[in-house]
Formats: sequence, C-alpha cells, structure tokens
Amino acid sequence: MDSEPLFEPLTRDALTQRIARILTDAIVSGKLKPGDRVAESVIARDLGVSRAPVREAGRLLESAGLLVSMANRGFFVRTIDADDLDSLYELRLCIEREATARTVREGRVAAIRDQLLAQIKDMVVMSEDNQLIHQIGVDLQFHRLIVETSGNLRFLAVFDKLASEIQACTALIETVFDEPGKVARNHLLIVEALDSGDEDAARAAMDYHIGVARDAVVGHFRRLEGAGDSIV
Amino acid sequence: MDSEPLFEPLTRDALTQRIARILTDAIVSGKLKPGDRVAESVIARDLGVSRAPVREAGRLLESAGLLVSMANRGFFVRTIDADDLDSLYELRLCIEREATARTVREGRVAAIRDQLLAQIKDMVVMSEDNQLIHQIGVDLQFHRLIVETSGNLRFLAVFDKLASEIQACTALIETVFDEPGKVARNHLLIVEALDSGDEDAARAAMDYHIGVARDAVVGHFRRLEGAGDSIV
DNA sequence: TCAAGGGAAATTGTCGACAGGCGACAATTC
DNA sequence: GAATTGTCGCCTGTCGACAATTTCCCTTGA
Repeated sequence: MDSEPLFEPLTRDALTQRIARILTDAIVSGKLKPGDRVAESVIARDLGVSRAPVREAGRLLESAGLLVSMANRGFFVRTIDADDLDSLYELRLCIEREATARTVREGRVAAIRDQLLAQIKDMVVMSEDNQLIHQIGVDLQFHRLIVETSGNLRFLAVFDKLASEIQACTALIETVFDEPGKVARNHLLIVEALDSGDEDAARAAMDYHIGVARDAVVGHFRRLEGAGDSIV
Repeated sequence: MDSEPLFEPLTRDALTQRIARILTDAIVSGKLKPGDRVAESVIARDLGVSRAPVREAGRLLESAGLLVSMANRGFFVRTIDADDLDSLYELRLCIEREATARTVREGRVAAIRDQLLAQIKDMVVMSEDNQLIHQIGVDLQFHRLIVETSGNLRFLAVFDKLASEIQACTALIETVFDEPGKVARNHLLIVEALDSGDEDAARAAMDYHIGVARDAVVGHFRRLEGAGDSIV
C-alpha cells in the first residue's frame, strides 16, 4: 500500500485553467449571456494577463461547448434553442442508459451505493433551501458517478462535455421544477433499480428519469421561446 | 442544388487548419507513431511558421483525440490500447444505433438511399483494388451520412470526433478484414433494414454491423498486443 | 430618408523573445 | 557502487508588438 503523498502536485498551467474557470462562472451565473461577444483582448486587459492564456481558455471552453468561435471574429457565448437542448438530452440519454447498464453488468453497484445515497440526501436538503444551482451540481455528480463507475472512459468524456452545457443552460432557466425535493427523491428509484442487479431494469429506470428531466427542461425552454422571451 | 465553390475562402485561420491537416496526415500515415513527441517548436521551425498556429493546431488535434498534451512537456501522439478501442466502439455503437433509428423514424431514408448505394459500390471497387485507406474513408462517409440525416447535430459531433480516431487507428492496423469486398457488401444489409421502415430492424442491423467491426478490430488489436508487437 | 462608400477604431492572427519547468547526465556524497 | 544533488540544454508558458481583418460610424449622393 503506497503511503499518501505529503503534498498535492502543484498544478501549473494554472493560468489558463483559472481563466477558463472564471469565464465558465461568468456564463453559468448569467453575467455573460448567450450571444455575447467574448473579446480576448478585453478579457486579457481586465484580468491583467496577455492574450495567449485567454485564447487557450477560449479554446477549452469552445471544446466544452460553452463558446463558439468565428474566424477573425473571436469567441461568442453559445446560443441554445429548444431543439438543440433536446438533441443534447437525447445524446445524454444514449450515454447514461448504456453506462448504467454497464455499471450493473460489471457488478460495481455496491462500491458506490452509499455515496449515491449521500448525494441524494444532499440534494433534498439543498432543494428545500432553494439552492438550485448547488442542487444541480450535486445532481450532475450523482449521474457522473454512475457513468464513471461504468468503466468506459469515453462515456465519461462525453458526459463531462455535456455536463457543463447542461449546467449552464439549466442555470439560465432558473427554476424548472415545481415541487421541492421531488426530483431529488426520484433519484432513489435509480438506486433501487441498480440494487436489483437487473441490467434492463436499471437501464429503464435511467431512461425514465432522464426522459422526465428532458421533458421538463425542453418544455420549459419551448414555452420561453414561444413567449418571445428571447433566451438567445 | 448549390454548386461547389471553385476555391475555399482563404481565411487566415487557414494556417491553423493546414497545420492540423499536415499533422493528421502524418499520424494516419504512420510517419508519427503513437507516443511520439510533437514539439511545437520543432514543427514550427520545419514549417517555417511561428509556434502560435502550431499550438492551435495541437489543441485542435487534442480535442479530436489524436494528440494528448502534458503540462510543460507539450504534445504526444496518443497511444491506444485494445480496451480503449473497445470503449470507442461501444460509444460509437450507442450513437449510431440511435441515429439510425431516428433517421427511419423521421422518414428520411428515401432522401439518401441512392447516395448510400453509390458509396457501397465505391467501397467494393476500392476493396478489390486494395485501397484500404480510401475504403475506410468511404465507409466512414456512409455511416456519417446516416448519422447526419438523423437530424441530431450532437450525434454528428460525437461521430466526427470518433471518426478521426477510428480512421487513425484502423490505418495502423493496416489490414483487418479477410475477404475483399465482403465488408463493403455487408452494408447492403443496413440499407435493406432502412428500407423496411422498421425502426427496430434498422437499429438491430446497425447494431450487428458495428458489433462485427468491433470484434474484428478489437480482436486484431488484442492479438497484436498479445504478440508483444507494441503498437504503443 | 436611406443606401452606398470610405475610413478610423477595435479585434483577431501571427510573430519573435524571454523566463521558467522538465528530463538527462555529470558530480558528489555516503 | 548506489543514491542524491547540481548543471545544462531543450521545450513550453507567457508576453508585448505588428499586420491583417472586421466592425462601426460618418460622410456623401440620390
């Protein structure tokens, strides 16, 4: 058993990472709105760094799907419409469905069961405190843990990419869900299905769960669009 | 029908694109082998450009999965093992399975049927001429067309990312398939299933088709690994 | 009033330079 | 002789500057 190292490896390249984090927060929090221009020179000036690391951070967020870039025009916060969001959930469905089945098939449920339950508990508390943003964060962690445990790193890579987008646009919508705690508790059904050891049951539970979220989020988004309350 | 423009608009960003293309070719052709270091300063010197666009191209290929980067050490050609390849095919399976079903469901088969058949014909010819690389190219185009027609842009984005990896490592393996023309003709089964208009049948056909490819490629890779003939 | 045209300002694409990190090898200590 | 420490060269991370392009506004003309 190798002993715990005394210090964490001190990550350099911190600059790019930190800038990416700052921009992400700005997008998620709504300080930067979809369609807004993100000029590297402006960001660089504000942050007191050169354009190079800002550029890198921009590329990072571009591949994460939060920004889009146009040649000679720079970066813009990605605009999302309901159809796009629907595609996103459809993809998420494909990935998580299989990942869930795989986790069961590989017999890895027991290893994460307690952790999943703890996360559900956290979600319930947060939803009662109206800490929606944090609740969504834990929600994603719950799903991520299952995908990670599946053992297919490609699944996890796609999930992580989608997660930042889901988080960003869910935050935009603010309050999609009606009954506090209900969604959080619905996650219990997934854990039960995982416990059953039945691959198909687990797949179906996740299918249903994401389907509900998809209908809620996309539906809400469509209503906003219909009302002309431009999210773009 | 929009006519093909005579020349691509020569954006300045073309430099990054061209470098990315050059590096991609070098990797696919085997001039750069998995694990090889790709020093931006060296590439920049050879090509007679500054490091900035080389760096951009590197990031591009990193997000395409052809390169990996390590902090302060630069880019390396990605190494792939059989498990990784298996994960890749599993993901591809998820995507294409649903995309195929979606294409049928949306009633878009008729619009692409002729094109698909033409591609199969091309593949047969190429396989008889032992033009494996080009055959794989058309093969991917065939699958891509179906995914594209599904209408879910997210599916297409994931597929495109995987495609470059699949192409790169399939080229490494050189000759996986035994009977020339057999694989090419197997694509006819997919078109038949699409024609049937039965969503489930189409899904199953694609499932089977990719499953066969997966077994062939991953199996071949595993044998190479077992023989100690290091691909890494 | 509005469309077309012509800059000036703003912003990106590219460049060369410099400082610091990392790996390899030599020097040193036990 | 093995392990640790010092040194060197190469490479990346970051920077400021310049060139090319786009955008915006203001003028001009119908």
